[in-house]
Amino acid sequence: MSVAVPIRPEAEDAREWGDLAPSERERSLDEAMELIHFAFRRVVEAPDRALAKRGMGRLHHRLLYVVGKNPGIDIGHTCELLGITKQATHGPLRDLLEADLVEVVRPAEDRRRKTLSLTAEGERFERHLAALQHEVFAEAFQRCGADAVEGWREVMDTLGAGRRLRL
Amino acid sequence: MSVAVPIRPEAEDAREWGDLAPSERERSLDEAMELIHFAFRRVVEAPDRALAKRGMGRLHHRLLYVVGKNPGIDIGHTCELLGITKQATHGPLRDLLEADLVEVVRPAEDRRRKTLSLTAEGERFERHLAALQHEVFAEAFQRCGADAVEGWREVMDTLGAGRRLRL
DNA sequence: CGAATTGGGTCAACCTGGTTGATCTATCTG
DNA sequence: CAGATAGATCAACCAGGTTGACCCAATTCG
Repeated sequence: MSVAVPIRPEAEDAREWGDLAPSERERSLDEAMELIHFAFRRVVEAPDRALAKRGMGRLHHRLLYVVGKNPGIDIGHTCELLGITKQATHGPLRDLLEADLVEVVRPAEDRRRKTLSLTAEGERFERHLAALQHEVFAEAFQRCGADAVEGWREVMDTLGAGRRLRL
Repeated sequence: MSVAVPIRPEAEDAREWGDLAPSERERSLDEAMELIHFAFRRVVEAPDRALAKRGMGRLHHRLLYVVGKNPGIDIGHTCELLGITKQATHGPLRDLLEADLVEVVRPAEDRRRKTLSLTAEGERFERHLAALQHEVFAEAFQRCGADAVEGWREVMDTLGAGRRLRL
């Protein structure tokens, strides 16, 4: 079961996004801004509450995330990935160490460095936070279907210019 | 020029989003989080720089935006839409008044209230900031095509649960 | 070997974008 | 007139940053 669909439709059926009337286009772009704003807020809502219960904030979460994705990363690279200074990282990192969510080891090859990884408990907590966000995404993805999700992903990746939180 | 494309493929070809293997699914959802994070950052980057030149921040922008979209809105409703207290609004709002970007009028019907609207200059500045964001969106939208954009919009709207910045 | 560099820790001062809470004024409404 | 409402303002506090300076230990380079 299939149907003929024009590839790269030109002329009448086109209606590529850029073909909107100027005012319609403006509205559409303003709306895009709101969409991304509220979607982002909604997605960080639940983890924020879970973190607050432990007296932690979003930065702790970001640390757990990049350390989880890059086990053995050192402190300098962590700051680099997060795009913040070592002074800003220091406090939250200390909290995570004290809470036994992150482990640090001085590698024998270069004992100036400190490499970070999640403890079992840290892994558990990180997965819990992730699950809270995943719920929101998963529900939306389910509702919208695979095609919409593929489009979403493509646009988001283009918007973010392919940046990632891995080394 | 056209190609045969399956319509609502069922069974083998289905691959609805939920059908991914568990680990693949986790990765995919983590990735979604990064996508939205970096996309959001990229989109506010240019306006942030433009605002900084005037000694202003994101809150000034948000104020300009909601006042622009809701001319004649009063201060209380503005706080409500922004989801912040009047104390937080006060400073930036004063900056905007002093910079002659926002106008205030005490309406005759209820002279306790203060209704806000953009001056010509404020409108100009707001449109300038919007244009900076629009560039990013417009380029991505152009690159991804109308179908992807439609999917993007659908997913974003579902994620944000339909919230909007209008009264 | 000694000197420079690198990774990291820490202190201080400062900023934005918020918060809660209290108090004050003017104005409107019952 | 009494009470509610819209707003302004003061104070103290917090998170999540910043820049800059300085120190230490370990490594690397000439």
